[in-house]
Amino acid sequence: MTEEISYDIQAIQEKWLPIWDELRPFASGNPDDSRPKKYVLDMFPYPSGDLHMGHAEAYALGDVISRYWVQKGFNVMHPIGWDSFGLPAENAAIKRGLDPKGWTYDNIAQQRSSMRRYACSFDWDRVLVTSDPIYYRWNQWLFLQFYKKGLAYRKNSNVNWCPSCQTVLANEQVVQGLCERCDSVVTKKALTQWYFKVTDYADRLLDDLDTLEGNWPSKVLQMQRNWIGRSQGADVEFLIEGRQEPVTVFTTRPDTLFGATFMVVAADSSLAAELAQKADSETKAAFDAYLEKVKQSNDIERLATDRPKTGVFLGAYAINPVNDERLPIWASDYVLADYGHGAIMAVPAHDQRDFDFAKAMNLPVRMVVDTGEGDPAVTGQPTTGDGVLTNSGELNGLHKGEAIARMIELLASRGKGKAAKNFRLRDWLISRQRYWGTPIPIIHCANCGEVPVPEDQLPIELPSAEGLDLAPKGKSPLGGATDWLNVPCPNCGAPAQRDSDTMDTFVDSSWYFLRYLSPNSTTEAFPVEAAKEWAPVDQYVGGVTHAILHLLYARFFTKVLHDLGFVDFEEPFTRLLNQGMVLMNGSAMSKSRGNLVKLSDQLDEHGVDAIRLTMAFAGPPEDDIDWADVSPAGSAKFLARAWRIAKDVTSAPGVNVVAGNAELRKATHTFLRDFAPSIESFKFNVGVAKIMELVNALRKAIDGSVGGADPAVREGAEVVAKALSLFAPYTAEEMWSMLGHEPGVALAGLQEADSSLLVESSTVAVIQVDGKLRDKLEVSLEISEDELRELALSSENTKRAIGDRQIANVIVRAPKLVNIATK
RNA sequence: GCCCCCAUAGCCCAAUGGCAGAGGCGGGCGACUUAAAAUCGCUACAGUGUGGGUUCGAGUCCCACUGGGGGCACCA
Repeated sequence: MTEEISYDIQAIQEKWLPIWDELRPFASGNPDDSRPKKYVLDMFPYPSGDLHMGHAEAYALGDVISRYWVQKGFNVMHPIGWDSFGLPAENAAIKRGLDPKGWTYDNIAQQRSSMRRYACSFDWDRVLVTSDPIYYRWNQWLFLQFYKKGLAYRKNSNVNWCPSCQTVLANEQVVQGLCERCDSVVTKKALTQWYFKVTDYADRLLDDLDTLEGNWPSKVLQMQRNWIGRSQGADVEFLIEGRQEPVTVFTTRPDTLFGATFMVVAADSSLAAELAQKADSETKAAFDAYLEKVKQSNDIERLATDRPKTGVFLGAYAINPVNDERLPIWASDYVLADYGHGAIMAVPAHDQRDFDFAKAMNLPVRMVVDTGEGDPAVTGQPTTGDGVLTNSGELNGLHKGEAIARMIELLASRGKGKAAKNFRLRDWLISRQRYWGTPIPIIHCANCGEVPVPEDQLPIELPSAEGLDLAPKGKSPLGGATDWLNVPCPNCGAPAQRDSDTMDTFVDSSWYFLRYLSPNSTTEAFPVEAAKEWAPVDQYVGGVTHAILHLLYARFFTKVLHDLGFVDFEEPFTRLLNQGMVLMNGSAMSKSRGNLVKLSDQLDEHGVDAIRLTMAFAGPPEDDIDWADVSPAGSAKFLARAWRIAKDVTSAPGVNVVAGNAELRKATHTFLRDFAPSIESFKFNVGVAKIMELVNALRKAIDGSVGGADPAVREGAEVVAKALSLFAPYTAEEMWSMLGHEPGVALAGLQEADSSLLVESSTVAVIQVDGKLRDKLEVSLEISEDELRELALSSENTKRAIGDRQIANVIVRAPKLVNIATK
């Protein structure tokens, strides 16, 4: 009496985990390893709790890619770490009354254990945690390199301020005028803050996107281009009556200079304040009142596009450099202080905003480009398109493009202007007034000013949180750690203070992919020689949420490191895959929405493999997965079906497959031909479907006349086990073992298709009449066009379809198709 | 307002310009069973959002529209 064994995924999981721990199939650091190198990287998680469904998708897909290249015979580096500094840790710690450190490291331990259970193919010798001093020490070192190069600097300016988080935000962290983290309305505050000079790299960050075309999602490239936002135009100098220095304005339309009828300066700019200062007391009072109102308005109000134009006349005049006209100077909040020069020439006839302002303030509108749509002064519609210059002196008769070039020449020859470009991108504000981050390695000395901490004194470790008030109050909590704060100046020895701000956590993630090369090194940030071998990252996998911020900053760091001679490449991530989100019933999962699906529950219920398989099979990886639409139970059912195939194989390992059933062998080798391309083009769902197809064929063969003893059945079952190991490592390993092999199906390799098995002797030709299918004919592969044409025209079905119509044309694509077009 | 992406069966999704269906979910029928579950087998269901165009031939290319999603948004 034989006992029927059934598929028990939980037992299989328990069985293989310790064996894999021993086997370490994904270790990449052996110096004798002669396999070609490949670097596959998953975006590292934030340790905010245990892994969730989103992680499960991301790591399932990253694992398919990583395991695929291992199977292909590559030495794949697939490391993992934790992006463990940042506000959420701090806020959670404050809320629970815990040290952010304890909270963070508990979560890391939890996630690490979950990743092991989830069978992520990580190289556990390459692990980093950004809140470890051994890591953030190199943030500080990099900061000092940037500082030496003039790429890290401090300035006082109006910064984005989150009144709830009580910290400054980078432009990139302000979404629709709201704080990215807490959705509070962001306000402005004048503060002295540290910046990285990312604008120095704006051109390269934009232009080099072209080199990623085809390897990054076009959506991400577009978002990056959009964000950098380069505008080409000209800087034009205007003299100001009663002022020594001319004022420069940036314009993309120098061709319309003759149509300028006023000038506008940003209300919150120093120029506006200066001009108001010189004006009569009434004007000054009006300006002060206006400025007060502007300062009180927040980003939400500023961003409203249908907002009426407001402003005050400053009592001053600018002189148009091409016709010496006097242009009244106004202050308004529709001009931004930190873009261009904070001042514009207003051409209401050809700019909607200037037109709206002119209308509101009753200022003149003068058409200088005739677009054929009528005079804006009459129609009330500014015209922004191409046309012929008019009212523009020597530019008259030229088209827009010619006129722009001509005007730039003209201005340049008179020393009144030059071609110029501007970027939407601003410098990266990196200071944060929070505790849980990398301390900025600068000491402020009354005598010496800013003094960089000598490199041999790094790291500047965070003081213990004990006794510090971490609650946000607008000043860094580190300022309260007086023992830590007060140090002698490294230069002169006088009493001095450490900088008490910490770095934006995006600094941590801007170079971590290099740190994996030597995550525990105490002598260097990363090994320059090893970076030449492994980097850049061949395949990066992560969420589209990081399409702008993280990727832009990592690209910036890479270019700086390139210029400093540390790396020999300029782009960090050669290929990028953005996976979608996991939704539930159409929306993002959240506790408050009540649609949270717990990953651990899913794993308990269906098993790791079924969840991983479901993630891969749900659809194209970049699409969102609605968990309500997919069937982890179905995946589990399929895995059991695959498992039973292995159980039903009765031939011995190593049996000669050549004698096996030809039809089944053909199915197996067709699979081998088609599987790899679907994985390499990220069509994981299609790859899984093909495995299902092969399993179906095997089932049919075993239950039918072929039988489980046929060598072709073994061949097919082994191929299934190996292919399935990308998606369902436990089931695959169990199958591999049942098939009589030693553990390590992940390293077994997937053979190439035997093309001799795929040769067809005949094929089915499709006969169409006027594009519609009318007949199918079995024909030889070598059939000539003429033969096939004859066969098609003599077919009864074809004749019937043609009826009494006349044949106009016969298209023959031997041996596959004939299309008969009738009149 | 500007830019980008998407639309195939009840549902999730396949389909080098050449037979609309690979795979799955759900449904129906059958085999096995005393019965059920599990398993195995069979099966129905759309002419590809709408309207034009290019082509011998369009789900696929082009144009417009509708619907959905995303990015940017007073950036001169």
